[in-house]
Amino acid sequence: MSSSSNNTTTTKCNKRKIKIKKVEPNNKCHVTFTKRKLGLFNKVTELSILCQAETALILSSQQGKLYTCGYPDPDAVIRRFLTNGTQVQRGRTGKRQQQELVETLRLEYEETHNMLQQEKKKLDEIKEAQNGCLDFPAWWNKDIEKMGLEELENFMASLEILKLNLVATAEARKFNSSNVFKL
Amino acid sequence: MSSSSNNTTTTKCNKRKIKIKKVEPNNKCHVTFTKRKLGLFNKVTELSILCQAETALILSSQQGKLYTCGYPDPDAVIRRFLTNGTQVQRGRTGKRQQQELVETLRLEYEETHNMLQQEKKKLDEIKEAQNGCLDFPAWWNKDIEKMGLEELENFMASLEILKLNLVATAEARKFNSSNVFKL
DNA sequence: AACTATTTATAAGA
DNA sequence: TTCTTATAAATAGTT
Repeated sequence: MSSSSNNTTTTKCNKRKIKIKKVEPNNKCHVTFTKRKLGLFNKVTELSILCQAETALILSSQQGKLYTCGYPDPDAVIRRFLTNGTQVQRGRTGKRQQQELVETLRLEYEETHNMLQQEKKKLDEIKEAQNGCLDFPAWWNKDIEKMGLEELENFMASLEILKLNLVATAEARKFNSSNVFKL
Repeated sequence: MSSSSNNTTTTKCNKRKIKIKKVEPNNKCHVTFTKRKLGLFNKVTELSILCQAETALILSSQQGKLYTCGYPDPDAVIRRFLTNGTQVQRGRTGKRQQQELVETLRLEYEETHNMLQQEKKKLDEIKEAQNGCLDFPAWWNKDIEKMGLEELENFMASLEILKLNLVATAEARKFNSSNVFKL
């Protein structure tokens, strides 16, 4: 391991080791790659066997590491591909497909962005509703419908206490005391 | 359409046409191949873009017809595979720019997606806090501190009405009526 | 690595 | 072939 200037600085001699994580931001991506690679390998092999097709799949990871699979013989398929490469039907490879792909990505991004805006809006609304306590939030109406009787009674008892506390708080404003009721 | 001896026999002149199906036993397999081929192409491309991996997939159908796909350049991956890890040659202009574009989009999308997840999480937390009405959400404590006296009194009046409504709701459970108080 | 809630793929039928 | 749909499989997020 050559300690580069990345983030793992072992440095000098007996300094404390301040290095635990390596590629954390990238880790998620790597996990995804691993999972999907396995999934793809399975699918490719399934197709071979189900349809008597010959297959070859080559993957190069972000780090440039090569993985391959295929059935029954990926090398044979690759050789055939190299031999009569002109007659090959290409899927999703040409510029046109790539453009479509880019467009898809773009749309996805846009959609996600819009959803993000909506979520933020909702969040703000809720926060606002909580601040403006005088306008009672509509939620309790619905929640009450769902409560059982016992639950309701408990809730009402809690409310009673809440009210008492409110009174106490109001009084405290005047007398600067702090008598607070608890369950 | 050359009427071969396969199974479509138009035959003579005015005989009834007794031919509808073509390659039924094999057809299913072919349909499967077609569907799965498309599915694989999509998955392969997805993996490429999601994980910045380079991919190449070659399929040879039962009939020996070749199909290939990959991103951004299957041939390059195959070349690398053949030379077992030497540097990939990729001098084509334009592709590089497009790759950068895709990369930018991908990063943006990812970032936005992450933010979206965070917002959703926050929202869920708040909603959850609202559902658990029996555990009084901590927010009102703080909000009460900020209220003016008059505000507090209004709030308490509101609470009184809320309580009445709760009672009414509870009663309604027993008598199926719906008397609800309003401000 | 294991779990699960969701999303996605796909086989069968129209 | 394309569309639909019920079911099966993949997988993202989480633990």
